[in-house]
Amino acid sequence: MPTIRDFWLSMKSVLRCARQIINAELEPLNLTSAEGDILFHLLTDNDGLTQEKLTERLDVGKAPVSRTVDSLVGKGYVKRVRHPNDARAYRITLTEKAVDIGASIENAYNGVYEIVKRGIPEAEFERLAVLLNRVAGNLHAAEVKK
Amino acid sequence: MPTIRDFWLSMKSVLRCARQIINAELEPLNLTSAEGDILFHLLTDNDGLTQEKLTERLDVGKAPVSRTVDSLVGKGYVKRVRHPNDARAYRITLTEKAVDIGASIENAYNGVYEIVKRGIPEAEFERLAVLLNRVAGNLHAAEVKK
DNA sequence: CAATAATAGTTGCCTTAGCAACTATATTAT
DNA sequence: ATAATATAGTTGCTAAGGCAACTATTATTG
Repeated sequence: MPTIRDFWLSMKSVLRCARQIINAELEPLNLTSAEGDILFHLLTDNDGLTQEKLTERLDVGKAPVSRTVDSLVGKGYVKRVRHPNDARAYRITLTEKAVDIGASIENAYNGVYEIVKRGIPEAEFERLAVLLNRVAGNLHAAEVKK
Repeated sequence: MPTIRDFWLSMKSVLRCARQIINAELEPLNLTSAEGDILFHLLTDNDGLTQEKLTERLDVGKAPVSRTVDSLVGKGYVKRVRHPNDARAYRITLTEKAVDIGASIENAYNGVYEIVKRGIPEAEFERLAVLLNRVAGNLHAAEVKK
């Protein structure tokens, strides 16, 4: 029977290691993992996401999204354009420079995913994802109720 | 089939929510979650752990452990005593004050664990823990090899 | 035994992220 | 239409953790 300590250890370890691997892969591109996360999302959804949408999909608050987008703009990977139908919002879109390195970024993330799944049968992994989602839901419900 | 994005979302969400719940429970005791993590470990292993051991068990670097222990010493929850057999190391032990609130701390962590497992049959949860451990191992191996 | 290497901690600097307070625009209700 | 409220973002402050460089003790090895 797993203890809570073991459970946390695994959880923390997974996220930390994954981030370190991503950081190492992106370093030559002068990108951090937080920046990579955003680019990775924009690469599939590249008709332009608002920062609001990014906070949803990345499960990160709007403050860090704002700052990371700042940094990406500074590095020339992303453009902030006012949303045509809502003057409060921006549309964040990739620049040429970002599209050019798109494949490297996707490789980095997909590579980590391969490592994660290594040696785990498809069906088992699917089960894992479902259970994790359940756990996330449990905690979210508890937090809100509180 | 789960995408890497969904998988990360769940993972991040679990850790974030859990930490927020712990923070909320510990706030009345004037403790942060990082401090709580250490106290929780000392409560079961309370013949005194070195900071080195704490870094292992918490999966956190020695720098943050050093600073968090500092802070716990400052708040009077923990004592740093030189290790009798090794003048480099400390033994970190709980004070009376910490023992007094021990039950509250354990309740906080066990409560979160209850929430995590809610609605998941024992055997399933055990499976989840095993798989997570496997994933952690995969990533760790990949990181070291690199 | 002296020199080198390993271990335990500390400190400075940086990244990531949360919260709260703020601005500016949109929406809703009276 | 005006007032109240909600939404999109920004900024300041703080918590948490990583990395690298440092000190001070062991351990190892020639």
